[in-house]
Formats: sequence, C-alpha cells, structure tokens
Amino acid sequence: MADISDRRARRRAETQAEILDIALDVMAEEGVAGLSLATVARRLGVRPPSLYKYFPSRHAVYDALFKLGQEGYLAAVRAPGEPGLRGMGASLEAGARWIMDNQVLAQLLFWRPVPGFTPSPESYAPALAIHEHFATLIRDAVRRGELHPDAAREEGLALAASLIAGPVSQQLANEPGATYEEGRFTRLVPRLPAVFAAVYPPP
Amino acid sequence: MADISDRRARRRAETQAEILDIALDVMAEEGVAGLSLATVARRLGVRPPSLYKYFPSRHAVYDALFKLGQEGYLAAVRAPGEPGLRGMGASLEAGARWIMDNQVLAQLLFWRPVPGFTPSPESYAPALAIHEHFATLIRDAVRRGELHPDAAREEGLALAASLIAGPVSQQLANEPGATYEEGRFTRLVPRLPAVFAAVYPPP
DNA sequence: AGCTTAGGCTAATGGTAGTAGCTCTAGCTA
DNA sequence: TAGCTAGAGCTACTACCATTAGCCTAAGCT
Repeated sequence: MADISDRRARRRAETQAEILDIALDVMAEEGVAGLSLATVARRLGVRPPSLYKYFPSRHAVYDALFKLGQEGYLAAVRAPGEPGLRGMGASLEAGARWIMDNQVLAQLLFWRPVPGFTPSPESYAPALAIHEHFATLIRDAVRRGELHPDAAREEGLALAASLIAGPVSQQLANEPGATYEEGRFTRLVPRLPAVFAAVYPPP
Repeated sequence: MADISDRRARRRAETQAEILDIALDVMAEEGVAGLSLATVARRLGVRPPSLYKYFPSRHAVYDALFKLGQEGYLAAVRAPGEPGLRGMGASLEAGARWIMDNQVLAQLLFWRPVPGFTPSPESYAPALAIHEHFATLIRDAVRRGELHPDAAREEGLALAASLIAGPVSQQLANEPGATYEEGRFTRLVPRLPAVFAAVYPPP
C-alpha cells in the first residue's frame, strides 16, 4: 500500500504494528475487554495521548486487531487446500489450531466481549470469505457424492458453523490454557466431518 | 436463611435484588463487561458509595448474577422432567429458550467476558448439577437402548455439551436480537438429539 | 426510652479515555 | 544543501470510573 521508500510511513506502520502487538499481550493478561491504552503506552515507553497519533480511539485498536484476526483465521482455514469432505476436516482442524494459538483474537472474532465495539464493514469483510470457503468445500463434497445436497443449503451451512463453534467455544470458556492437542473439547474436532456426514448422508 | 420477621433483613434483601435487576438492565444496554456501578446507583436514586453497603465490590455483583444465572438455567433444563433421549431434547430446548430469554446472564455463564472476574466456588456449584443432569439423561437413554453406551463416557458428554454450545454460541454472537423461534441457529436445537444419536447409535 | 447499627451521605484517591494545544526535529522538497 | 512542513512527542485538562474513609441520622431492636 504505502510507498516503501517513504521512511516516515514505514516507521509509522512499524509503530502501529508494535502497538497492536503490545495490545495483544495486555489483552492476554487482563482479558479481552480489559485492554487499557495507558498500559500499552507505558510498555511502549510513551505517554497515553501519543497513542492517538496512531489510532483515533481504543475501539480503532480493537478494529485493527479484529481485521488482523479475520485475515489470520481465513489464511489458516484456507491453508490445507484439500477439496471435499477431507478438505473440510483439514480446514476445521487448521482453524481450531489457529484459534487455540490465538485465543485473544478468537474471542474478539467469535464472541462480542467488548462493550460498544462492533467491527467496521471493512474489518468484517474476511468473515464473508471464510463463510464462502466452507460453503465451497461443502458444495464440493456434495458434488463428489460425499454428502446429501441439503448439506449445502442454508440450514446445512448453519449446522456446519455450529458444529465447529461448539467445541471451540467450550474449550475457550472452560479450558483456555490447553493446547489443541490436550483440549478435552478440541479433541472432538477431527470427528466433526463424520458427524456432519451422518446428518447429511449421501443419497 | 434470615429471619422473616426481621424487617431490616427483608428490606436489605429487596434492595439487593433491585440492584441486581438494574445491573442486568445496564448490562443489556452497555454490554456485559460495561456494567458501571455509578450508573446503577443513579437509577436506584442513590450515590455510588452506598452500593457498597450491599455488595463489597463490582465483582461481587457479577458473582451474585452468576449464581442467579446458574440457578435459573439449572431450573430451566430440569423443568421438562422427561427421561431418555426425548428428555434430553426437551432439556436442550428449554435451556436454549432460557438462554435466548436471558442473554446477558448466558454470556456471563458461558463466556468469560469480564476481565478479572471468576465465579466463586459457591456460585459455580449449580454448574456441576447441570452437568450431572445431562449425564443422567444420557445414561438413562443408554439404559433404554436409545444410545450406544459410549455416549455416557467422558467424550460423549463433552460432545453433547459441544453440540448445544455450538448453536447457542453462534446465535448469541451473530443474531443476538432474535428469539428462540426466529434464530437461524437456535432452529437447529431440536435436531440435536438425532445428531447425537447418529454419532452414538445403539448397538 | 435508649442505644446500636444499617444505610445514607460527602470528600478524596488513583485509575481510565480522550481533547487541546504546544514544541521539536526528521526528513521531504526546492 | 537549506528551509519548511508535518509527524510525533509532550503537558495540562476534562469527565468519567471503582473504591475507601469517615460522618450523620433515624429505624427499630432490647
């Protein structure tokens, strides 16, 4: 985007990234809604008002993190690149792993923990791409005869989204410390494609 | 507990209940983590420090609400009183309805949106009863030959919990305004017993 | 009837987000 | 290279918040 030769713009972008990095640390320690710009400023070695040169408000920091999160999660679920039901399983697992590795961002994305914060349309955009990604995988699985055509309808997509949201939600709320491997609930993720296929068996 | 004839104790309990009521309103408007005791005091017609005669801290208010929520949810899922797989379906539906009717409490119970707040053991106690309620229903369904015995094992219970957490989580995060009837995700709840049975078909 | 104490208050502390407006200097432009 | 601009820091301030200390009044128990 910005001209690389512009030293000032580059430095500015670096500082912005550093602020977001520290903000993530603070949120991990204090809770997602516990982000304090004063704390961030202290760790950055700067007075609180100076942060407003980089972000117009606390919500703007959340919004930037929300966008980062959406992009990271989208990249994670797209990474496997496999098609069909197998691909769906691989995507779900990759997504669940990303969530356990980025719990703070995940809470910001999938719950609404910050009073008054709603993501801007621009930051929300990748969410649509994520939805489309899974819809494509499911349509593909239907085409291969791995799932009933109803799986690709509105209700099937809602069920697929709920199936993955379940274990992830439980894991984050009840055993947040665990890794993907250890988690009592994330352990269920590899079984989800079979569960989904049991609900929508091929005709 | 307290002697009913003690007028002072009764008045005190009434005021405490009124504070919790107002707190719920404020949380509904400002977000669960956005509860401000000053706002509660204003609506109660009192100065902020006076609230400390009833609750020792903001977290204590959350804790009381958490307990209320656990008790309410427990009562809701127990209400149907049916046994077996049918009873499980009835419990899940009753629970989902309660959640959509008490969204603020549900967020407090099932997510962890308030920085620094963890429920006291006493307030958390009903959660164990809720777990036990569903475990009993599932064991009963196994006994009736409606489910495979594995459904009553650790993993089966975790899956059951995840199955209900999924739609509810999606609904609260993405379509919080909807009622149980309208919700794109709560609509899936009646299908969950069948999904569960498909994963653990009787032997 | 008298005493205790519950339950209100004011004042104050130390924290927060955000604004106004000043200053200095890095680094772009002529 | 010299000069100017705007970016990025600062202090001072406002308006909130949670919480504590300590005072006062009157409800109501004994």
